[in-house]
Amino acid sequence: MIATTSRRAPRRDSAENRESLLAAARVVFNRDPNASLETVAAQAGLSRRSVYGHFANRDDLLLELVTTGARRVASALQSVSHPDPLTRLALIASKLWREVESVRVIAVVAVRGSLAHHTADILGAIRFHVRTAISEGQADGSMRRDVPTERLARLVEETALVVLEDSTEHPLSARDGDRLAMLMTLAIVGLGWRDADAFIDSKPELAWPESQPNPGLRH
Amino acid sequence: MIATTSRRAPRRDSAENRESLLAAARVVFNRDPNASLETVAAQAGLSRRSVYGHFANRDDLLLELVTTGARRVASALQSVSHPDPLTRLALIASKLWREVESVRVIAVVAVRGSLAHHTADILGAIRFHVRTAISEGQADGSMRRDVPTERLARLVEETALVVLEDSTEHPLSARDGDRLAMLMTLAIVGLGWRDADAFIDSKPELAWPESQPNPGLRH
DNA sequence: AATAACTTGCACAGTAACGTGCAAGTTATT
DNA sequence: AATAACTTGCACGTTACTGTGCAAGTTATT
Repeated sequence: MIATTSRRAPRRDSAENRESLLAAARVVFNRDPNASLETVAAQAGLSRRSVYGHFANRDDLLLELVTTGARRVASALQSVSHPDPLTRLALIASKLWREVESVRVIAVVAVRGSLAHHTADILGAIRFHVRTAISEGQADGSMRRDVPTERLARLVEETALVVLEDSTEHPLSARDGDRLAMLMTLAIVGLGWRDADAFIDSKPELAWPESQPNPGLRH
Repeated sequence: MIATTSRRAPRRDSAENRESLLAAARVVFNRDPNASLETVAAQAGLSRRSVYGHFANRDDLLLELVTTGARRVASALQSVSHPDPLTRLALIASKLWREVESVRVIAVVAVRGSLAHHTADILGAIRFHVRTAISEGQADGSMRRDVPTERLARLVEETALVVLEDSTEHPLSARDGDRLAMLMTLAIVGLGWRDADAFIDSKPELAWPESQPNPGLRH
């Protein structure tokens, strides 16, 4: 609780416990989005009762978790910029993967569940970003024109989630996941697979970071 | 209930009511998979109590619904056969769309929810069918080789669901949905969009039925 | 018309959560 | 060391369902 009219400052560990609860929720809800607060509290090493000392209710906790996560993703993706729409879209896909990878399940819930509306608000700018890229790509002929922009944009978004979901059940190295996210995005917007692979390999911006300092990678 | 040791035959309307309940469940659960039995019974024009006269419990009802649906789909898709793996895959996508279109939400639940294992059993043969087509396609060079067969197969399956989900929120004519399902499938397995469109248009098997008897179709 | 086969409404027990009030404890801060 | 700021355990009320027993209906079948 925030003490508004008292003489003494709030205890430091209160804020820490609050963070513990959020961290615990991130872990637990990422395993099972319907887990009870009992489970979350246990993971945080606290009692269920004390959850209510930090959050009004379950929804409030989830809301905060999703909000901060979505903001983090939004600001990360917002920074992507590149003159070529195809590259830009691939960069967005790649960065999305890297940001969300460790919170896949919650991300899916945030976008699909009852907070979808709220999440959509936060991600609104990104959505616009994606739509702009697709629209430009359709205009310059680098992306498919046989599906309307809006629908294509949604399919691109959903496909990103599919890669996330599949990789949850069938793990993938971060690097492979990153590439798969780009490949599937390019596939949906219309590139043939050879073109997509060549495209990614031709753009240094799309290369996996590790390989720069260490070019002689085995396997 | 089935009377095993009685003198008189079961009333005819019992079977009818059972069907009503299944039909109601199909409608209601397709709107909200978590709807209560109260809602289902109301839709069927019966009382909640009488549901238990036909089904042991909620799960039992859902199980029967999903089982018969999955069997229907399985037998429909099983009949698809074509020497060319790409055409075969497109045909499967198309037929899947047509079979599932009106039961999209339940289909998604059946595949993703707690009955996933059970559904997977029924659809096992289809899954194998899809994997075979993809494997052949990869071998003959018509499908992408940069993603392992198993993963590509799952992505194809998931993509089919994405089209179903998107069309639930943003309706599509049956014809457009059918084509979109094929296009997205072909995209995932590696075709560029122009190739995919040309491919579909070049194969009479993949044409929309209506246009055959009535070639002069406006708009 | 008799009656078995169904349906219904109601009451009740069960479940698995959520959210709260309170008294007693613990701990960081001053 | 005093004390406000937290945490805890427990009891309790609430919600929204599922599933059952039973007595009193209604209806298809014979």
